[in-house]
Amino acid sequence: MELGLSLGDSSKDSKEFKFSTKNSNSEHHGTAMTNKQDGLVFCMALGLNSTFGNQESLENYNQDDDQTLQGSDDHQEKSMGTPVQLDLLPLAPVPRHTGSPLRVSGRSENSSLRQLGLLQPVVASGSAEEEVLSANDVMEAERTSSRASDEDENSHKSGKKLRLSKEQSAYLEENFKEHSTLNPQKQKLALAKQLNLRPRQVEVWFQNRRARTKLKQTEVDCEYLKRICDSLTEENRRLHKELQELRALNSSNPFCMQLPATTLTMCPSCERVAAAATTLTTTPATNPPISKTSTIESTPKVIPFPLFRPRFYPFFRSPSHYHQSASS
DNA sequence: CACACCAAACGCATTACCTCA
DNA sequence: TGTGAGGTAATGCGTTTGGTG
Repeated sequence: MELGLSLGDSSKDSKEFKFSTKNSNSEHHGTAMTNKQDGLVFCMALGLNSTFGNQESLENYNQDDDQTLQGSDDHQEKSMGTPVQLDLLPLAPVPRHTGSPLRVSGRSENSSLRQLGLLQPVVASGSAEEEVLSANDVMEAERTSSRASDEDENSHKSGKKLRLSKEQSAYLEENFKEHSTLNPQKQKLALAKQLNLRPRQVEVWFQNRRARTKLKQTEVDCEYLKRICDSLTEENRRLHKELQELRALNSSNPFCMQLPATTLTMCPSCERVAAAATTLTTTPATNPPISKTSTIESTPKVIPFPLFRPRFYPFFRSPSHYHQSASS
């Protein structure tokens, strides 16, 4: 199974890697894609009876992306145990930091006042810039802000919206690649200073950027789930057909279902010995694989789809083939 | 140590404006 | 030239988190 997904403009700076790894027990195919422009890493693997935690899969990433992957260690670890991983990661999140600031004017305080109707909503001029700064930073930021907004001021006052220049956006994007969250105050102030923006604008830009990332991720997830759903529907249809086959076989030749388990062979498609055929006829898709040395479990667990997905699917033969050959 | 309070930062929904087909 | 769609800066509000008394 191979999925093709695209995110953004694949013609620019984005890389797509298809990977296929094998070991003695399993085989994995998948796609890993990076988009350096967006600072996003999109990893996806569809395991055939395996998990994506497999390092081999990751090794096909370009070295350049190492940092990216390292940055998302947490996320990967979380996904290790799951058969399907679908990541769109804006690099390492910075833990929240609360400084010990000199408070200039608190946002929530103003919000409260606004709620109480004691303060007019902040106009877009940013006059009520709420930041927490060192004394020097405050002055510097204000100088910068006033400089920055000299020409913007009029447009803000007239209700016009500031459009960030390409250079400003690109620089913010660069920083977003490194950290999707602002290192409070320092980074925000530095960026604001360098870009001639108000700190609040930098903060808002990062918030909106995170929101866009999340939205894209959601879209990708939806697309992927849709495909999984289609695949499951198809699988379900196939299994129903098999079930009918087996029932027909069972009714026409009940003898073959009564053989001792020791004489039966393993069905490679579903990894159940033919002795389990009686169970198979009732719940073919939900029984867990039975190890070659284990006994048949009395209470089968339901295994999530990709874990239970039969191996060697493309070479699948009807279980009846194996069940019949077991009797010969 | 538990608790309440506060400030900062964040997420999310929404609005408002701009650009472009 | 008018218009609708899409993008995005900005706002408002609720929640979370960490510091402090």
